[in-house]
Amino acid sequence: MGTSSVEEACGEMRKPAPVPSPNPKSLQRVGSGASDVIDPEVGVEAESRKLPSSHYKGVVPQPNGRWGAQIYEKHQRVWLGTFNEEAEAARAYDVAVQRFRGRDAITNFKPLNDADNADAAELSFLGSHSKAEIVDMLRKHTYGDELQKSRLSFCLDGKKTTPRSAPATGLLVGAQRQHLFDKAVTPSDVGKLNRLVIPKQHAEKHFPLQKTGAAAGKGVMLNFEDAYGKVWRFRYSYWNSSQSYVLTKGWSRFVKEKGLEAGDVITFHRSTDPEKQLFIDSTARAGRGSAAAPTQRPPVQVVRLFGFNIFRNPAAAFGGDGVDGNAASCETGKRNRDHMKSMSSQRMIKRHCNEAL
DNA sequence: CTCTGTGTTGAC
DNA sequence: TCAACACAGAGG
Repeated sequence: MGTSSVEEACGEMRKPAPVPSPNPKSLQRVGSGASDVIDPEVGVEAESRKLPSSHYKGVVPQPNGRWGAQIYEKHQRVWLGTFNEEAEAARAYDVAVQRFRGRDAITNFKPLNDADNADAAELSFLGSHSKAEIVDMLRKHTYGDELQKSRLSFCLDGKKTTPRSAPATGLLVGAQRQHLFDKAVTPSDVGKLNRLVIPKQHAEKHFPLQKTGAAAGKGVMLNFEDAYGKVWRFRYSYWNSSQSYVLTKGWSRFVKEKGLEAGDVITFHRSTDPEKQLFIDSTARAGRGSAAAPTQRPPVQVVRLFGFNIFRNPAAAFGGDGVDGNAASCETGKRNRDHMKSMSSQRMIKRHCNEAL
């Protein structure tokens, strides 16, 4: 167990992501109607009705404390949905803006970089879906799941056709994940104990932790990336009192943000590349219509590639004009609630999948 | 009833 | 293009 995978896995996390600051832009208080001031000191809506403005681009406050995301195109607003977390809305905007305006678009967080395997895969994913489809996924909070599914497809396909054919240029095959194990959370896992018990069998197999030594009692901090690319940091340790392996610090936040309930399933993965990055995803228990933890069908076996391969994917794929054809369902002018389903998935990939084959 | 997200305005 | 604000009306 030496050189535990744990150590390696948490040695560093790529995707430090959050680089919010960029748009200080000073919280301006302009706009129509109402005109008054908020105390810049406290920056709070001093119990009055002034909504707190967001520091993120494309994010607007909602009366109930939630956050809306929107992007403009052709003089019209395209609503990207509402979110509990401000940063979540900001990420939705980032996804949209990169799909709508290409990779040079200004984002709230770290933009997708095709030099990064995972990002390249996501860029390809974006490029293979219409704007309307991406918007739909964002609004329904299924973007992360769809992206994950596309990666899974790629992963399986990759195995079939032998994993070679890539290392050469150092691209490709970075998004492959190895499934470690699942756990259906118990009431106590999502309760006030603020901890997730990792079944000993899995803990010792995948997250070996030396019970003796410095890091013994305090455990270690592990970084996990969720389907949306958000990095979660948890303390992982062994509780002698209950002789259990647990994720403690950071866990309650995950439970809250994902809206986890007893019965929901947590899935752990690890990338197969040398980085051995860890991933964590949640799946709502069947029969639950949570918005926070979108459902993801377990019985997905059909390995259907979207019709594109994930290799290098230079810009050009999408970037403003040319592509799209989403018009139909994206206008915000009228009641566009019913439809949004008849999106002819025009795949226009093709052109950027060769070179490696 | 709650609350999304559209209508609309004015600043940039 | 963009966010601020008001509030129709969609959805539970």
